[in-house]
Amino acid sequence: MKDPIPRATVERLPVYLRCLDELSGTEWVSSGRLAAMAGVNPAQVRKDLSYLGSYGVRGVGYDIENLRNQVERELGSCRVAIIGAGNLGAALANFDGFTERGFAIAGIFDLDPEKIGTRINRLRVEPLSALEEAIDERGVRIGIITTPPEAAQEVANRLTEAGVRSILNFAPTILQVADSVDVRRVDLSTELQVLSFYLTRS
Amino acid sequence: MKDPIPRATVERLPVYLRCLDELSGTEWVSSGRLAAMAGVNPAQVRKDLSYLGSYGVRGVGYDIENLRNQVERELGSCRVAIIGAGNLGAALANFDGFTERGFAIAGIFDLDPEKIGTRINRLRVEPLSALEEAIDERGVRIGIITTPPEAAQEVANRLTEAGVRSILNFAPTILQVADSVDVRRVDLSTELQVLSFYLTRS
DNA sequence: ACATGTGAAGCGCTTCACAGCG
DNA sequence: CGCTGTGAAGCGCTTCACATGT
Repeated sequence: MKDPIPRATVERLPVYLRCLDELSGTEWVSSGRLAAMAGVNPAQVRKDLSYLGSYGVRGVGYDIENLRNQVERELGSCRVAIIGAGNLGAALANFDGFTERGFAIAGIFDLDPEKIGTRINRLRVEPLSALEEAIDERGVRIGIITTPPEAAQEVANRLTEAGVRSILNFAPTILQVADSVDVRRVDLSTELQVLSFYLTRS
Repeated sequence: MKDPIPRATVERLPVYLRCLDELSGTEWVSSGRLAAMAGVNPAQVRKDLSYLGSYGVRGVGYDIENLRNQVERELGSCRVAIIGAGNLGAALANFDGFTERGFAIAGIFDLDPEKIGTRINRLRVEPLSALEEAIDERGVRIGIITTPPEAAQEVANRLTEAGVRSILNFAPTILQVADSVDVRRVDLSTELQVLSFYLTRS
């Protein structure tokens, strides 16, 4: 299959990667096992993995090491900048999961003079005015917005202007960006509200 | 329409609520306007809102105040507990968005003796051993896990045992729970990986 | 005139069922 | 015999197009 990988599949690949993390000691895994861990249908797993090419062995399953490499290669990785050195920005900068997945945090930026110069996980907090230069010089390709909501749109504009095409937005606001920019929103209270909805009717 | 509201619609309702937040000063909003803000199709907005009953006025649009009340009532709200008082737990406890949406943080818990007793946004960090009693006495219905990945499954077990049926999991691990428990996962590096995937092919 | 509400068509994803292969 | 790979069926969501209401 050399056709484009469905969006839904792309969103499951990181989940499979997490499951593979927890399968140390074994060499092979079947679609059934992986499906049980990820909470999906076995046929789904097989179809998803078939988009990467055919790496399974019939009658046996998938070579874990090989599979991990394939999935990681497909997802790729790159340099990111965090804008907003508040609680959430600090949490992200301290989060080892990024480095484990091959992402490098190229810088963390803030407006607050009291925060500038302090260190978070070996990174020095830099002034927001240094953002554009850093993006350019360090090859940043993804911006992570963890500012208060009032500042988020302005930061998104600056990121776009500086050539960043992918934004992960944690600020509780809806960003307006050009079509060429890919924004993923993580709204902490959105997730809570969806849980809450299903709570009242089951 | 009194049929069950589609899952996809439920996940968009919080988005519409965010958009309504930004429409102060006006009294009416059309499906077209709301759609542009939320980044979806106008027909989608109308169909979504029609599941709440018919609150639009033909030729005019939707009464913003009325619409907000309807959506909020549909989504509901309740008491939550945060388990893990690290960077991310603190960020969530400090996040005003929860209170704005009617969620009350009933407690924040940790194992670390150095953290227990400290204050985060007026909440005293409590020992993990007090979790079950607090859930029971304070009527906690949703648990938010912000522990390291190794501790997450154990915490999920204790939450389930204590009667919690909804879990928001920020720990980078896949939880195994009974079918009766609703888990939503927010994996920070998952989101980055999806962005990264589309970066390499467009 | 203008915007909602909705049957019906369109589209993509999920699941089934089984052929294919080790 | 067991598990993968995949065409085809099934299913739910999105979008269209227009009737409906003010």
